[in-house]
Amino acid sequence: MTRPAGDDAELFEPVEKQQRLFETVLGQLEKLIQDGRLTAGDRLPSERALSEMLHVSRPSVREALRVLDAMDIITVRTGVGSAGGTKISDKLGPTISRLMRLYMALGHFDLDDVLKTRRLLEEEAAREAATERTEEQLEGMDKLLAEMDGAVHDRERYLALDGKFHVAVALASGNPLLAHLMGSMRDAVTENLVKAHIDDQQWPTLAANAQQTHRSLVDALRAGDALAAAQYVGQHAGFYDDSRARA
Amino acid sequence: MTRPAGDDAELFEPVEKQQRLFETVLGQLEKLIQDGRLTAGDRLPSERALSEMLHVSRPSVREALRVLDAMDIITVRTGVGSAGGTKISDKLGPTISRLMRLYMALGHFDLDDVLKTRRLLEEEAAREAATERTEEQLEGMDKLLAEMDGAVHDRERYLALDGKFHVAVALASGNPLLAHLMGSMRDAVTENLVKAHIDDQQWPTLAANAQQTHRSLVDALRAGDALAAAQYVGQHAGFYDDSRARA
DNA sequence: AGCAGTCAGTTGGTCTGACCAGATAAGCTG
DNA sequence: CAGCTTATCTGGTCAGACCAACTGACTGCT
Repeated sequence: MTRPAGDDAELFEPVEKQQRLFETVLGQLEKLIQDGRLTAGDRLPSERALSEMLHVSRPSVREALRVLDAMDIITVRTGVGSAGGTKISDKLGPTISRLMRLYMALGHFDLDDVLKTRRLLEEEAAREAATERTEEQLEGMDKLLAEMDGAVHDRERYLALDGKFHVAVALASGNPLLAHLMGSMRDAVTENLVKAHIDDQQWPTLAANAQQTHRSLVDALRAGDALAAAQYVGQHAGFYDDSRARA
Repeated sequence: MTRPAGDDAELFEPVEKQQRLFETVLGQLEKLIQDGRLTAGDRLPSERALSEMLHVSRPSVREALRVLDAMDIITVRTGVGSAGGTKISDKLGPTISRLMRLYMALGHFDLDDVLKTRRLLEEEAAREAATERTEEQLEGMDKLLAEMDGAVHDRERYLALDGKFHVAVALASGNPLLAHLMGSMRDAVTENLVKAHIDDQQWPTLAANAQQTHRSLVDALRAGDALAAAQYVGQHAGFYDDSRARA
């Protein structure tokens, strides 16, 4: 291509691609995980052993581990034996939620985008859940709702349970990714919304209304009515949106 | 509540909440970002200065910075002056895509979940784009398609452009979050799919078909036909799914 | 005056070696 | 054999040093 400089303004991009040592270490670890040679529960060699094997210093190893640690890919504990050392984690963590919050703060995404996207995910999850949910899951939701009934007076506690309930619904879709993304966005915006824009006066009423919608939602799921389920979720989400708009 | 141990098996959870020094540092930095006291482009104090201000050693500061670095929250460069030092990044990075890949490898999500969720996001983005897209964005898509026409023989290059095209469509929705999530999932699975399960024999045909669908999609967007746009996206996604099923 | 070359100073990148704290397992002692 | 002690392993943290990248001011030449 002899074509001269185009319109893209991206013909030249800064080179700066010198790989730092910790990045190399991190890359090796990530590759081992992606290739399945390190799976959930496996124990990693000690930092000292790794630094010897890789011919880098312990701080370089530590910086790589720190990154995986922060992403909830590994769990790190002092001490020897079965409990100590560094292991591949077998649980999801709040990384995505943290990322969302920071990205929002940095202006990459705005609140409306997150709300809309969460709603999309949550409605889809509800639709799927209407056909995929198990009896146990429905019972779990009932129990959560009962617990929430007794917590309408305690806002913090109610909100925590509310989050759990919605995640439970999303998990009933059989798609953990959908549930996790939805939950992450929910976490990322909850404090911005309810905690900030609803005063204690209107809270009891709103909580009561929410409980009613929650019950209708579970009913729809039990009946296998995907359309109604999605509708209740949308209505519920609208409640939060309105509370924000009113502020 | 005097209720005895319930069915939750989560009544007691491991405490292990001793905060490490780097976590404290990280927490402070995250708080500054979330509170908007550090915004895109701002320069952070040097590692040495930070370690002095916070009364922790430089390695502790570095570990905290490393985490933000890995999340593409900050960019780090050696040297002094306007280009050097540590700054809050003003661009999104591939963090979510990396996370997706690792979470998939660890069994938290499976390929089907990611494909389904990506499709959901992409269809919604297309729907929105049908009404929100600008003329410039449509022209950008046209240009990308033309470039792709000339790259059907070069699989790597075509796939890169293909990714760009789909992200461009999603961005036209006006919801950057939707676009970013979609792109991240796309990146996370592309190599698993196309690169692994399509041989060079069938490639040219598939690429030609894809181009046709791409053009129909842009036509639908130009016409403002949200339904058709979503349909073409779904059809396109199905093409990848099928290629996997056939393997 | 203008310019090129040089050098000092700052920043992150990396290493070494050390010590602490948590946690287990081996070993000693009564 | 029970129970305490100790060795030893783990990560957590630190201090201090040197290198490499980079800028900006200084210097000296033209």
